Amino acid sequence: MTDKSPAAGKPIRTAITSEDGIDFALIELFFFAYRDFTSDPDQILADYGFGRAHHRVLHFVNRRPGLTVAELLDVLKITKQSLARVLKQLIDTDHVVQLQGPRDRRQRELYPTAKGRALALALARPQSRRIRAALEDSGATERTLVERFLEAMVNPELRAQIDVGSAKMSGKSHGEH
Amino acid sequence: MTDKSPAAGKPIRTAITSEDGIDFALIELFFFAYRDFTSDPDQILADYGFGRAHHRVLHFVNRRPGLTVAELLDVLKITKQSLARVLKQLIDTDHVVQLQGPRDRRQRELYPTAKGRALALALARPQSRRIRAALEDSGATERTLVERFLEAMVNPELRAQIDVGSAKMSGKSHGEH
DNA sequence: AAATTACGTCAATAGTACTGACATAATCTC
DNA sequence: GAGATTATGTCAGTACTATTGACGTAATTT
Repeated sequence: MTDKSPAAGKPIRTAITSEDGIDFALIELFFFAYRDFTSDPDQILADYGFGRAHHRVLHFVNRRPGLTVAELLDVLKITKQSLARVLKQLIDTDHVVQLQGPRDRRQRELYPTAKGRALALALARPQSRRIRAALEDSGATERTLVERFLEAMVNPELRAQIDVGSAKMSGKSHGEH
Repeated sequence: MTDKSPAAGKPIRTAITSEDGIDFALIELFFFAYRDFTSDPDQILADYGFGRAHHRVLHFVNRRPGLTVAELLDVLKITKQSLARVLKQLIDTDHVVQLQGPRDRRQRELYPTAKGRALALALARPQSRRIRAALEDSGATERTLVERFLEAMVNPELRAQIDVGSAKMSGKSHGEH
């Protein structure tokens, strides 16, 4: 099982480089950066028996209170079944509450409770700290450039979902879609 | 099941903002950006019956040919058992070969085959394209700043694993750890 | 000779995701 | 009002990635 099996190809001993103009350095950095970025909240979540999926739901429910289930599914790009368990747990533990939609009574508007708001903040705090430190360490306080870069990394069709202004979630979230 | 259950907290109707100086905009952008960044290779991988784990292994085996299993585990920060299945599949499908370590015959040096190299390139191509486009779209071709920012996002202890120079993987990888 | 190391493997479990199907209530359309 | 559609919830089954713990084997080190 060690050496090559009969039909195995020959080993390539040279490292892949920036041949074909492929930016391996940034690809790798993005991987490492995201891994560590998510590791901070992961540790806190473990204390609650929650995972990353809970974090994401909690985040968006706090960012856009009154979100409907359908809107949340659209933002997260997951299926109803994937959301179900996670959302149920957040409701059962009193982090999120559902209210019947005022216009359409079939809809369930999702709101954080004080408990849910507190947890969302606790999860975001180390992430924000890491971002701030990284912005400072990377020389200029060029927040704008980093923001524009990350935004440009997102699929164009999906940029609409993003609230870049960091606090303009009127109309767009529980508006008529 | 709709409205509030007995002990449920009251809904908070205001969106979480940049209170406490938390950078929600960048937190969200990082999430969206990484999601779309990984979606490109995910589609290709599906054709092979592979997942993201296969991609990561393939990537690092191509970036540092001759990596041992232990080194790979250290870079990926996963357990031996998680790696086992994925690595076995890559070997069985002739994307990766194992050679007995020359100095230490217990070690298994991992090398890509031509097939494995080709797949690694195919997976990296759309990611690199997305990065290049994002750099261009974000105004200046400030690759350096983005690179420094991402690097600063990584835990300091782990920055050693990263080859920022994009092609200086001598000594560092299969050296004495 | 004994301890340690590198690797492989088995068993059991968890978290997140998927597809497909079906049920209910509310709204919209004709 | 009847029928279609929509929003949500739920059930069953599956897949992928990850975990911990235990054990075995071969090679190296002490």
